[in-house]
Amino acid sequence: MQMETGNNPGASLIRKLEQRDPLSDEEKHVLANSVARIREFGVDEDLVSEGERPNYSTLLLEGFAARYKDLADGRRQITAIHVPGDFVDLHSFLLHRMDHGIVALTPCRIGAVPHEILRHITERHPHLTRLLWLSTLIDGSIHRESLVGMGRRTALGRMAHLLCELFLRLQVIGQTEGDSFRLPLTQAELGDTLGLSTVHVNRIVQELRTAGLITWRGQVVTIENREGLVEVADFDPAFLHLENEPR
Amino acid sequence: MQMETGNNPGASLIRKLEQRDPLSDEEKHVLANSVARIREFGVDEDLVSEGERPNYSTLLLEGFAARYKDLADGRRQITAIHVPGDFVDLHSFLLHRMDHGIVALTPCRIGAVPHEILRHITERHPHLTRLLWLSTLIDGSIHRESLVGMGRRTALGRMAHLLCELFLRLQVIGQTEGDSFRLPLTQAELGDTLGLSTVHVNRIVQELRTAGLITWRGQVVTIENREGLVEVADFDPAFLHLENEPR
DNA sequence: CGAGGTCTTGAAGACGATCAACAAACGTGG
DNA sequence: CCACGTTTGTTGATCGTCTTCAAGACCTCG
Repeated sequence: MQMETGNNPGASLIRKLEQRDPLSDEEKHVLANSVARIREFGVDEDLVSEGERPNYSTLLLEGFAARYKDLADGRRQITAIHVPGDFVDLHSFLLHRMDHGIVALTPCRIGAVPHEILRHITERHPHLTRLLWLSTLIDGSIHRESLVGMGRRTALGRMAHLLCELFLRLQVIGQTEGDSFRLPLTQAELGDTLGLSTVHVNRIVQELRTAGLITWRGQVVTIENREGLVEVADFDPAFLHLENEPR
Repeated sequence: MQMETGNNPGASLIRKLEQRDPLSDEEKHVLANSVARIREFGVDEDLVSEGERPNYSTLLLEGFAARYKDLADGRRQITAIHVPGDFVDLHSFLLHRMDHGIVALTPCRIGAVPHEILRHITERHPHLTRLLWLSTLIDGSIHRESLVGMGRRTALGRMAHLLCELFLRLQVIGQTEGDSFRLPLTQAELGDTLGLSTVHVNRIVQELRTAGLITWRGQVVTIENREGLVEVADFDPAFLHLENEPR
């Protein structure tokens, strides 16, 4: 279940943006040339650390990454899971200081896009600017949906919701196979994402399994009963804003 | 504890943006002229409803408003509380379809900024565009901090954190008086915000009171022990990105 | 002055955390 | 290729935070 991200480092981002609104050849060209440098990170390495003021933004080309905040007592909360094509810290372009870290959940390949180039895009390419802005707005929309889950859904609903969401997001970038996808997160990481203990994540996963909603072997999750999972999750994909429309 | 928002409808937004980066006279002029129409809403009215596709964005001029999502079973989750100067659905400019509603928590006065004008700004005023983008990024940053609270903080910590956050945000727009501010939310609304039951909100508020951290008479909250509250909240204002820097 | 909304209090129960221990899987070096 | 150590997954028991249900006090505003 490996996919070709294409030779062009910007390919996955272009694909993701074009899902929402077609790009002109010129815009594609600008994006394709925006990656100044490719870097690789190993598991548990920070792509960017809290407190940094990077002068480039990080485009995730391959692998899974997570935004997280550490608490005073050593626990942590993952606030977002990122997949290839996600511009994981585009916000540092304007926010400057990272108020959270971004860690590699699997080995990651990233493209560094200098803020200078992003600034140039905002000066010269308004439509492309709107699409990059859009991509941060979708991040925000996902945050809001997570907030609903954390505040009002049970552990079971939250887990089911996350699986539905990741399935769709991975489908967009061609990283699903039928009803299956690779989910290389440990149960501890899922707990940090959903605000649950590792033990409880384990029990919830088993509940989803015995309910016949999913199978989960190794790192491969298969959705066995889509409708059932959607119902448990109370899942509505509207928050992903997958529609293709002029922006 | 009333404040003058100035005669200019864009004044509170200009003030909020200038907090982060100075605006040119031309930019201020553009913003001041961006409000096409002023509207008033009563308590519990939707400024914007889920499912709508507004052709303008809503700038909150006066009053408190909340973004919320309703669940299938009738409960709701408030994902953000908004105060004057907040561009409450700037994201609808690019997201188009509202995937959540925005409700007036108090009587509200709003300015409607046509998407057409926002588009014009993105075409002609790159720096102003970046500042508007920034304002949505700060929304996202606040969402992430809320996520940390919902996932990992106790009810007491969450409540304390919310009070610290609102104090600072209200201070920026001149709506605090010493250590006091008006907080016109019911305990039920606070519960919907923090993911708690009304009953528990009540108990937590009393705990903060008896600990001598705050007083809360009528709708006026006074922080009696700033350090203590910050400690209980584990509060770090970095996520508000209040620094003034070139963007 | 009355009525509905808001706040407050008590009691019982549920969901998920914590603690502890063990099993299984993985990866690394010999 | 196997041995071993470490990480990840699994299970059980107990505990605590927060929910739910219920009822009464307060208060605000027509």
